[in-house]
Amino acid sequence: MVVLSQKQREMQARENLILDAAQDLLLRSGYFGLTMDRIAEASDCPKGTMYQSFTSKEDVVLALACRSAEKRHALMLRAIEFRGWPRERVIALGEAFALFSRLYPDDSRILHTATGPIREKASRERNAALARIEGMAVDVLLGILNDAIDRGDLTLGNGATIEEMAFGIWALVEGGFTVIESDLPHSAFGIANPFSNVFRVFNVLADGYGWRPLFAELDWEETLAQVRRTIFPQEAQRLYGEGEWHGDNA
Amino acid sequence: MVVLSQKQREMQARENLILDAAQDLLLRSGYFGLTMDRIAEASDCPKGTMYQSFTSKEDVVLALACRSAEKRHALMLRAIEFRGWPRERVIALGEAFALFSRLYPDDSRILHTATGPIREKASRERNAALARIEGMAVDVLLGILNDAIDRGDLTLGNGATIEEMAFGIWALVEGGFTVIESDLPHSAFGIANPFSNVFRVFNVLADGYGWRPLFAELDWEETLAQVRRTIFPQEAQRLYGEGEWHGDNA
DNA sequence: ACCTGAACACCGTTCAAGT
DNA sequence: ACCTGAACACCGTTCAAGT
Repeated sequence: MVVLSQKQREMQARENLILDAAQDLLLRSGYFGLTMDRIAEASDCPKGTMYQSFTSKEDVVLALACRSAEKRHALMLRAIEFRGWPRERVIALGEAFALFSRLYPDDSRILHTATGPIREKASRERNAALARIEGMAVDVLLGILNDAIDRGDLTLGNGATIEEMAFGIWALVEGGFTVIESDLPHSAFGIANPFSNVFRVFNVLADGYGWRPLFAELDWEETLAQVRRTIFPQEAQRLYGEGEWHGDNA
Repeated sequence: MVVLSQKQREMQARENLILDAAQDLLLRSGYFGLTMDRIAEASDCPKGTMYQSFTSKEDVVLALACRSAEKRHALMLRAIEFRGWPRERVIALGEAFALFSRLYPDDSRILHTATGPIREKASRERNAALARIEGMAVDVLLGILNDAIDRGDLTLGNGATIEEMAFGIWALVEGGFTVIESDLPHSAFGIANPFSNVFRVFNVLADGYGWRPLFAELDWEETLAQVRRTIFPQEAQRLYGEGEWHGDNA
């Protein structure tokens, strides 16, 4: 545990107040309705003082993204605690993403907002902090893949590497959820439930790599139900209600 | 061909001058260095007059994205002219993306810039225009998949649909190139050549769907070389030089 | 009726004055 | 030495004056 001085703790507390106010304003009135003046007023923090914690307005937004990314990461860390085949644990990881996206749409939106030119303007340190969290997420995935290799579930042939697989899975999930979020060509695909699509495509990909147990060798809907029951009981309850867990979402 | 009045043509010509100036400024000094004043000065267009063509600064940036997306789409349309198996034509499509990304890094950067909150502020019409271009790209992909079904190369089982496949491929490519562009976790994956990774993962996925000819049934590096030779001779020459086409990139 | 650039409103950031 | 909010600089957008 890192020991913080009285002053540092006060500063951190104020940072959180600022971020809370900023998040509220951002979600309520959009990025262009968010102003430093309004943040200052809503958080009762003097304008000038905000610049002791944040280098710019964009830095505040990226700090919000860090909080949201950490929230998502916490769900991921819970997900990989699932007891089962490594391939099942990847499914649990995907469910963490899906739950995050649907249970915390505000945080999803913030993550989506903190893209594009905004990053140019935020401080190098803040960008590094966000990159670190995303890097940890990749490490989690690499960990499961290594586990699958060690247990003999997965055998790499044809020059394939776990980095390639991690890249592919990451791209699929990231790209899939981007499409879902932006819902730009979302309708173009004529897809009813995009979440179950990521689930399905992942399974095809995993089968393509010969990752045991194959799709045909296990009841993956049951895996999903177990993940929801044992790892995310409250979240799943809140999202899907009672007894509606089957064949509905992924 | 749509007939335009003298005035409309003049207006379109001026719009292009504005966009040229804006693109130059955007690439030179970044999004936050781009100002309406500077665009006006560089394009010799009065400030007030710019607002006859564009509703806001963000609208200008999204218009730039439209031009870049059309440029990419033109490459895609050339790619699908490749004579061969549908699966080979998807490879050609991927090569179009890779060429675009590497041959026109400026346009790639613009497409990447036109994300996030910017879209909120741009006009509904401009957003629709960009969505239309992206939708056309999805249609191209769906066309190839339908072709594969018709020819019997691809048989959908287990409740799979071509929409699901298109979604998956799109997510993979979009997500993959986003990772490449943002190069945020790019290093986290420890990947030397991310382009060939998208190529490889696509092949695993296509194999997973049982899409003939399978990866083992054809020399796909040769397909890639043929695509470069017959469809993109000049572009490939410029990018890879003479005789460096093999096993290098995808 | 159309064009335009001077004026306006707004907002991010700073720093001189205050404690 | 630290804090702060008034002042500044800047920039997107508009509209009154001009043609």
